[in-house]
Amino acid sequence: MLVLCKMTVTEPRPWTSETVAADLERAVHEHRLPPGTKLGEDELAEVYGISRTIVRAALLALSHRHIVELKRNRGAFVAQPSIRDAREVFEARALLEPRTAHSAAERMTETDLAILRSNIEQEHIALDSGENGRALFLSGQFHLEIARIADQSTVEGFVSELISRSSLIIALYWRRRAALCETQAHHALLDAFVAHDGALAEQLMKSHLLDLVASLDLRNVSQPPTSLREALGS
Amino acid sequence: MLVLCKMTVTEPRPWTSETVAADLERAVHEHRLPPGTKLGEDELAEVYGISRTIVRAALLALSHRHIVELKRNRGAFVAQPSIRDAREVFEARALLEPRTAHSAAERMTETDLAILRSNIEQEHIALDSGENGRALFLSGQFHLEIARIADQSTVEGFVSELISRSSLIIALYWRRRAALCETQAHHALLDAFVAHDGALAEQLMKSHLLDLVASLDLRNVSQPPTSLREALGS
DNA sequence: TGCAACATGATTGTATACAATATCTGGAAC
DNA sequence: GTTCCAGATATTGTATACAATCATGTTGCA
Repeated sequence: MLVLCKMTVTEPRPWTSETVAADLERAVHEHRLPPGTKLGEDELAEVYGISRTIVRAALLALSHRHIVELKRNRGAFVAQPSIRDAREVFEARALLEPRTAHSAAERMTETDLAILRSNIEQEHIALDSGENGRALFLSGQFHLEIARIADQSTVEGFVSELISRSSLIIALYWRRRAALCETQAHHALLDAFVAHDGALAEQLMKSHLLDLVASLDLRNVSQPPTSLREALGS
Repeated sequence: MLVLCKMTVTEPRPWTSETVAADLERAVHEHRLPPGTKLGEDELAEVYGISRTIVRAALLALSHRHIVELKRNRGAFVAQPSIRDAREVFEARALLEPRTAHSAAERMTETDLAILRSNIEQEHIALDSGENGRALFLSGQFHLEIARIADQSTVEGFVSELISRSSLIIALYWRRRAALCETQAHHALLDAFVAHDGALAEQLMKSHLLDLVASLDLRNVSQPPTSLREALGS
């Protein structure tokens, strides 16, 4: 049985259900764990060097965020959002994020702007070096950072879940195989933030989300789930 | 040790973490379990006739919905939303529910209308017989039903959590001790639904939520938590 | 009497053992 | 060759045992 994946597991650090869940969620977000991947409890327990108890708690948490799907007596699998799910997720984002961007623009500080700039820069670097998974993750972090700056932790939690689910949706339904050309949209948003122009930021975010949905192919049926072995095997 | 509470536990039915969580959430929603109540694992395990394993899974699920707060090595407590939390929850509802009501009005069928009418009627009955907790629960169900009718399960999940948290907020910060005079608002919404008037429903929902916030006293400090025993005993 | 240190008890955190269920393999019958 | 069934194997579901941590109450000392 091969090593699962190149997670951030290095030395035996004190894993908790929260850190394990965060680690798995990041792996999903970066497309290192594709939709449909079986997440065996024993396998994960061995990878992290802990007992199944913690693993189960982590998987339970991820299932509540619709990142993994638990099938009774069958196990945990990385979720495979349906086309309907995909539409719902982006409709929910359209309800939350534009107004969040509006608030964020008004509350934006220099520190916040520096964080966003750094994020965009790192995303560029990742794209240039072909680390598409990392670029996608950073793109999500950009949106999440905006929710954080808006200083509404409740909405931030929802947006966080929606962003992770979006990553799964992109894995399944992304049409353009080329580079993620979202960086322009993020640049435009950044300009609006610099100007503290809430209305503009709101409008830009709305357009940005519409563009994202437009770049998906929500007519096809999903591709068959890849097996853990062939996806990660070397 | 006396019988814990008059929950829906009658015969030894096969409790799962989901049903236990739902049972507890309902008890919280109906104010049978006030904010701050300690939810001991052994105690709950004995009440439901199961082991702590299931109880822990249920408490974990509820903590993800911010219904209970887990304090490490201290135990689980019914959450006590801060004033800031209260504002955030209703701001999030203001983002989601008006548009949801709009969609619901357009999709509303006769069956849906019947369900909503029945809900209002039952709420009246509960109020008349002094079952305030049950009335509050039904009031929340009215809002949840609207999200369901809008046919957006993702948003419905968010709204469901927000409604439960609202119940906690009401328990802590409700100003008017008299009857919950929300039934007028619900009646008005129903009329808009009958007319399939999405714009009106959206506006009514917005006002309704504003009224709710206005009926809260978000300056006070919270009341001291009551014990599990005295709250539910007999 | 007041306070602090300590011992005791209770509760949660984690691991593991066992039971229940599903999946897989192999063979026999058609 | 295909299909169906049965045993074997693997994985998840649940309970329980033990360890770690916290709350409590007592005792000793100032």
